Amino acid sequence: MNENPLIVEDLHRTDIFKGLTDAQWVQVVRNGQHERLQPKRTLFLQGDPAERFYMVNKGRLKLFKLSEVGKEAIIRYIGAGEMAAAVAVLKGRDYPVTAETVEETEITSWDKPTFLRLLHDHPEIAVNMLGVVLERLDEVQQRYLELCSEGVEQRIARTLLRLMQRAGSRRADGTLIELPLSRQSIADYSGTTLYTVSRTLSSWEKNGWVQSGRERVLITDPHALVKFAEGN
Amino acid sequence: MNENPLIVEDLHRTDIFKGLTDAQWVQVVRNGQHERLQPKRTLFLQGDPAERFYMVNKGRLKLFKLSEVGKEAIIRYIGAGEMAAAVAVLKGRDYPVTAETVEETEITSWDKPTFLRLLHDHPEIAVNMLGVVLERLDEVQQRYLELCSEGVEQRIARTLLRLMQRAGSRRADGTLIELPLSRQSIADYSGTTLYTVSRTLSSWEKNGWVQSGRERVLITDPHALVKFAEGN
DNA sequence: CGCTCTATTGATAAACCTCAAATACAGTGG
DNA sequence: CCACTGTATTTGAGGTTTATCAATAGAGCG
Repeated sequence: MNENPLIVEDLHRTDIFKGLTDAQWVQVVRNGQHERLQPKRTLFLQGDPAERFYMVNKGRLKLFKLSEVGKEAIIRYIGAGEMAAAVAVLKGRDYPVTAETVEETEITSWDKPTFLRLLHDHPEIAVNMLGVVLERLDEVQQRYLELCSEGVEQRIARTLLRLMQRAGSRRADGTLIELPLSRQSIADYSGTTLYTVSRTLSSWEKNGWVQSGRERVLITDPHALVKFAEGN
Repeated sequence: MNENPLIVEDLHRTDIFKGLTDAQWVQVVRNGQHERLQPKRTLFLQGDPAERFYMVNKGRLKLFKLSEVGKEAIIRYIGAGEMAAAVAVLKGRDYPVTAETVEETEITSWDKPTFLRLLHDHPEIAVNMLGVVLERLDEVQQRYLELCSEGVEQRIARTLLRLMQRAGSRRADGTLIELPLSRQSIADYSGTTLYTVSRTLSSWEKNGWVQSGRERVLITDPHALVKFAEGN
């Protein structure tokens, strides 16, 4: 599986490894380990010692944190070309989040010493990673502000718009979020409960803004949602 | 002011520039611009185009975001050796936060092309910055979780403990947070209102956990606060 | 067709915010 | 040293938002 040329090609377009020559790139991939995972598989668990650095090749991971009392906060969904577990590997910590596949997912991973060596041999990787991490920081800070200052329904609107942007596919009747997306997941992403999400979606369905079903959301009027998210 | 050896020495101990030789370091500092700012001075404003990359040499900056409706969310306080505006400079964006001094503060700053050149000439800076940013990301994610899953009083306790760790100085009667710290600021850091903070501090004062006054908090029983923060 | 997981909806309660008014505190200038 | 002024803080009352609990309905799967 290591020699699969399709994988190499896909990965080469990622932000993290851009700037490497083809030869360097092949070398990097040879050092990694490739795996295909079924949906709902846990990749690593918050609190476990960090063993590997991960990159998604295909599919999608859910990164979330669990509180003491069992409440889940979804940090982000990551897709092809995105990385996970950087802080753990680089700062020698336990994994600060849990990673779980939401669909069939192909990943590449490197063990700690290997990845550190790659980073040392190819300093541009660090610069690339810095850019990615800075953007993530910015996004989390933005969501932190929203959580502080906005009402629940507004946050749910923003959640749907974010997921639409990251995992939406255009249809005749709107944009479908291509993830198995329960009310509970939307709640965990928005900082609320599944009940409130359910009520809100019901109401929006009456307005003709969305159409939703079991683990499925179709956004039929994104413009209305945007207007709502930006304060009615 | 550029040649002030004290400044050079202070900066040399920072995470960001560690690993540079003395000669390289002097070169880096020569490229920067040094300033001393009075309290409550705005350094840059959320939404402004990014002009410079900043590092605190002495004193402290408050980084916060403002919502549409004027609510303030404090992202962090940064002190000596810490940086600000990285995402803006590296990703060519507007400043995503506002930075304001909370006391008399000395800063060093570099304009965009200069800093990018430094980064190119000294790849270890990128690795160092990556480590710093990853830790910040981790912290914001943790606070995001807390905001989702914990009650207000618990979050206020965590806020005081964080500020104590970052800006506390030991006294005979406890640990004083050495910042002009209003109820409003504590609220902006905890994601609540000044009224709730006031009531909470009053109650803790009765318990003998803290002593507080105008823009001033002294923590007399940190252990009790920790126990409370971790769920009563 | 029955089992399990997800979603809906109503009723209730709790947590927390908002508003208002009073009080305390730190400077400042006489 | 004291009155004065502008903030910061305290505290109460009341209201809103949103969580919680309970019960029912629907969807997908074997």
